[in-house]
Order: sequence, then C-alpha cells, then structure tokens
Amino acid sequence: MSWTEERIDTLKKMWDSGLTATQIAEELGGVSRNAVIGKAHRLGLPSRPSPVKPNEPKAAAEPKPAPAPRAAAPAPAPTPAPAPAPRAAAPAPAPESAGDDSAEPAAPKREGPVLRSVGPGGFVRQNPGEQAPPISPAPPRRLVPAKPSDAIAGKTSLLDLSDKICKWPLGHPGEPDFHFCGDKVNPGFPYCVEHCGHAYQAQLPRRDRRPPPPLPFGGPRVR
DNA sequence: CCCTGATTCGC
DNA sequence: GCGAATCAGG
Repeated sequence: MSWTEERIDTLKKMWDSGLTATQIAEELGGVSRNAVIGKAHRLGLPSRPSPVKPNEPKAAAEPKPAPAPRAAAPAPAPTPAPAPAPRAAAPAPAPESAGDDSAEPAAPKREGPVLRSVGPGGFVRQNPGEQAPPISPAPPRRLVPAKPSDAIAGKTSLLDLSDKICKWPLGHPGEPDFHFCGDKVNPGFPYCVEHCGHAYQAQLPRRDRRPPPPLPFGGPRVR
C-alpha cells in the first residue's frame, strides 16, 4: 500500500482524534502500526503522550553504546553537530486535582479518543470545579448517540473533521454508516457541548451510575 | 507478558 | 520515503 493523499489525510485525522497507531493501521489496512507511526513522524504530526520518556541527553559522553547488531555502517560522523534540538517541550502544567480521584468512565481496553492530561490541541484537563458552563454531570442523561437522522447522507466523514467540529464518533470505523457528530465544538474541547458531557464526566457515586457510559466509536468493536 | 509511541537505519 | 527492527516506559 502506498500513502495516497487520502490515506495520509485519514491518518492525520485519526492521529489527531486520539486513536492509537494500531487502530489507525487497522483502519487503513495494509500497513503496520510502525508504518503509521513512522509516517506520522515524517509528516511532522504532533507527538502524543508516549509511554517512553525521551532519553535526556546526558553529558557528551556516549549517546549510543552502538552494539548495533543491524547497523552495518560505522558512521564516523565527521560533522560536529552537538545540537540537542529539544523537541516539543512538555506543555503540561499539571493542573493537579484534589487528589482523591480522576474521574473517568474507564475506557474498555482500547478504542476511543481517551481523555488525557494534555491533548493534541494542547488543552489540559480541568478539575470538576474549574469548569462549570457546559458540562453537567447531572444524571438526566438518557440519550445515547446523537440522532443519525441524516445518516449516510450529509454525514460528517473522517475527512470532514476539523478543530471546529465535534469529533465524537458514531458507529464503528469501517462501517458504512460510521461518521462523526459534526456539531460545533465546545471551545477548547474536541467535542460539542453535548458530547463533552459524555466524554468528561465527574466521578459519580457508584450507585448513581448504573448505565455503562457511552463510549467513543460505539464501544468495543463487535467482530 | 501485554500495550504504547519513538527511533534507527537498511532498503 | 518507507517501515521492520528495536528500544523503552507503563
């Protein structure tokens, strides 16, 4: 498979909406997650919360022991270019919450733009008290997905996503009627006000949250 | 172990 | 440019 513009666009959108490289690779098909990650980097897409900490460059000692079992080239590196080039500095001021929890509907295992401390847009998580306007943790929620009234018609496709519209997915990727909410976003969030209410919920007493929380991409894929 | 993304480097 | 191999943290 080659990286056509469309596939690249899809990659960008999915990367941006928080899907994992594995998921993106699955969706695109014909590529491995390594390919996706490699491509994402070559495209200059923003780094995402990596489990791996960028090894801090120590003194000019030895950056690489260079056992290099697969490296045939000795690479003399005649050019003295000690520019460490600090990558994107961590923009996370760490809001620091009350300490007694981090509300989260608990994502299944995979799937779904998970709420992280800091997202692609640079937004940082807020504490329940800091943000009151749109998100209401109140129980009067019974609605499931938005209405797919205009289902396949004027649906918001992956390629229609932007920073301005709600990225809340409806259905499963790959299915014919899969699309995104598409409403105007709640400023500062990737979703519209309504879906922010789904995505960001305050921790409720267990007794009060019987119904399983709605999950992005319709929850675990049924295969 | 599993998962994740980052990086390297032969092609 | 591509992506498997490898690395490394959770």
